[in-house]
This record gives sequence, structure tokens and C-alpha cells, in this order.
Amino acid sequence: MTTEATDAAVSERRGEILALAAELFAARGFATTTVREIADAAGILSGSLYHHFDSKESMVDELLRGLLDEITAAYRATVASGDEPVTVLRALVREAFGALGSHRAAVAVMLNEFNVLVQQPRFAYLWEAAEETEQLWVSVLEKGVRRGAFRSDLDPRMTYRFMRDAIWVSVRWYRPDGAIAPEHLADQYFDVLLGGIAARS
Amino acid sequence: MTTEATDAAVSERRGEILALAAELFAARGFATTTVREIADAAGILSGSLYHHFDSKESMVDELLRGLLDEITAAYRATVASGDEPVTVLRALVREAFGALGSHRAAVAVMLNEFNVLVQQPRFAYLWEAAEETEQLWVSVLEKGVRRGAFRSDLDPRMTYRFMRDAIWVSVRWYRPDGAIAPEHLADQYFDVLLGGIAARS
DNA sequence: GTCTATATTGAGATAGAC
DNA sequence: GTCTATCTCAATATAGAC
Repeated sequence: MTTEATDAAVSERRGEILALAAELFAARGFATTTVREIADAAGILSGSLYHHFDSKESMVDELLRGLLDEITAAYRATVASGDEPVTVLRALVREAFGALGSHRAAVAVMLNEFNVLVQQPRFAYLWEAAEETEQLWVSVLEKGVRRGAFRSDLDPRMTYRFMRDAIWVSVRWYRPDGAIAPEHLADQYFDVLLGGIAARS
Repeated sequence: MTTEATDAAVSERRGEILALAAELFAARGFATTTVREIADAAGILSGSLYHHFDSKESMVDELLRGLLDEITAAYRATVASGDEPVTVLRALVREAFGALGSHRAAVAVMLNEFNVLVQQPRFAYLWEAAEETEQLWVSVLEKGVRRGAFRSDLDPRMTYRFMRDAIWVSVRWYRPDGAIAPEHLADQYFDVLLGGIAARS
């Protein structure tokens, strides 16, 4: 009990600082955010940060691992359900948008910094996670094509990339505290994606 | 003649260096690219760069202004044509993808660095250009809704953002020297956007 | 867990010779 | 137009007191 309470308190402080760092990384970019800015936001001096984290890099590492662990678990479970492709795809889209609501800053950091970070050996796991996600989504699209739910001329890999990018990049303008709920946005996107923007004749 | 030839030679060298810098900014990020890396790529020492450019910032400034000047001029002309909304929208999509072919690195830099750069007063013009572009595209979408070419429940601003993001972010995986020509990619995107991915019943 | 104080490095940028 | 040499500063990170 005592140990748990202590651990929880430690984790809580870490979590607070990490959340503040995430907001700064998202707003100002990882490279241009200084540890002094993070410390300022936390109300401490920069040296004190190193009691909680090894380095600035380990902060973004922890942030991205947390996001990936959660979202890949959700994707795996959804695809494993074995439901109809359209149903599964809608659920995947909702999960992706759900992350915008629950982990907005982390998603922004992933979107903005992926290409630069992934070049470092330390962040090679970002590639692995991206590959697994692509395989999961593509398998659903392929199944949908085979079953006649999606157009037969659909390119599953290209369509996946199109969807992934279109969804995640909306983190740049979407505000989860605004009028549009993540699920609503997800359904609107999915609606356009399935039926297109053209008027029905 | 002599003056022109000299100016051309100067501009050529500037252009070469700027193109190299653009590739580095696109691949490694603006903040993490060093002036020494740019100089290495150009085969000179870092101090020599300052004969051509005031600063690293002025390099990215020149790069982005060049892209914006060209693409906004194209958008203006296309919208001013007054053709049918579907026709104009297709042309806009082709122009956006065309920039991926002709200015790939600059587009990548714009996509990746916009949010950070725009916070500096020096780069406030990025906002103005983005605003004008949004107005142009949205006007086409609104006209299309009024004329019954697009769904009546379409949200023009949201749809514009969706399209813009989906198109530009493809610069992250699209290789203009590969199998897919920009116009082909543009038409595929436009096709999906108009008609959706669902099979026709 | 935070502060004081500081080590260390690497970055952007400059001056003047060639 | 490039090089040599160097300045200056800001950033990450550390050591030890409290």
C-alpha cells in the first residue's frame, strides 16, 4: 500500500510533466522546444527535470510509446473481431479519431516528428508499429474488396495511406473541446470516404 | 547582357544551394538541419554560405515564398476561369498534386514546418497565403453545393481542409520518379473523393 | 523533489585573407 | 565565391547542497 502510493505519486508527477512537455512539443516542435521551457511550464528549474527523465529524448520516447501501445492494442482487437469489413473499417476510423480526443498532443507529435525521429536507431520501433498498423488496415480493405463491399479497382495500400494521413493530420485544426465530438468527426469522414462528396443522382 | 549573364550565374548558384537546402530541410527537418550540413552538400564550408544567404531562416523563407507565389497564382487563375465547380475542383486538385512533382521538397517543408514557422512574425505571410487559398477552394465547393453538383449536407470548410491535408501529406510517401505520375495520382484521389470507396449498388 | 551553480558542446554567424 | 579562423550564445546535461 505504502509503496503503491509512493509509486503512484512519482508516476503522477512524471505524468504531469510529460503532459506539459507533450503540449509544448506539439505546439512548438520537438527540436525547438527547450528543456527550460518544459521546466518553466512545470514551475521548476531545468536541472530538476533530470530527476524525472534522463533526457529530452526519453520524454518524447515515453510519450510516443504510450500512444502506440494503446492504439495498436485497439486496432488488433478490432480487426480480430472478424466482423464485416465496413463495420471493422468504421470502428478503426473511430479509434483513430478517438486518439485525437484522448491523446491530442501525442498524436500531433507523432504526426509532426515521425519522419525525423524514425531516422534514429533509438526510434526504429516507430517503423515497426507503423508497419503493423498498415498490415491490419490493409487486410480489412482487401477483405472488403474481395467481398464486394468496396470498389474492385481500389488500391488497398494507397487507400490506407490516404485514410491514415487524412485522419491524423486533422489534429492540426481539430479542437476536442470545441463543438465537434471525435465520434461525430469520425462518422463524417467515414461517410465522405464511403460515399464521396458528389450528389447522388 | 553582361550584367544579365552575371546575375544569372549568381542566381544559378543560389538556386543550386537552395535546392540542396530544401532537400535537407525536407528529409531531416528545418530545425535539425545545420548550416554545416547544407554547406557540405554544396561542397563548400559553412562560412561561405553567408555570401549567398543572410541566414538559415532566409533560406527557408525564400523557398516557401517561391512555392506560394507559384501555386497561389495557379489557384487564382483556375478559379477565375468560371468553369463548372466539378471541373474547377479537379483542376485545383491537379495543381496541388502538380506541386508535388515540381516542388516536392518545398511542399514537404511547408507541410512539416508551417505550424512552427507561422508563429514567428517574419513568417506571418504564410497565414495570409493559407487564408486566401482556403477562400478560393471553399468558394468552389460552395458554388458546387448551390448548383447541386455536391451533396447538400457538405461542409465546405471541413471538406477543404480534408482535401488539402490528404493531398499535401501524400508528399511523405509519394515519389515523383516512381511509377505513378502526379496527374494519375490526382485523378485517383479526385475519383475517390467524388464517388467514395464503396462499391456501386 | 527541487535548487544552485556550472560543465560542455554544438549551433549560427562574422571578419578578413585569398 | 570560397576559405581560415573565430566569436558568441544558447542548449543539454551534471554534481552536489538543501
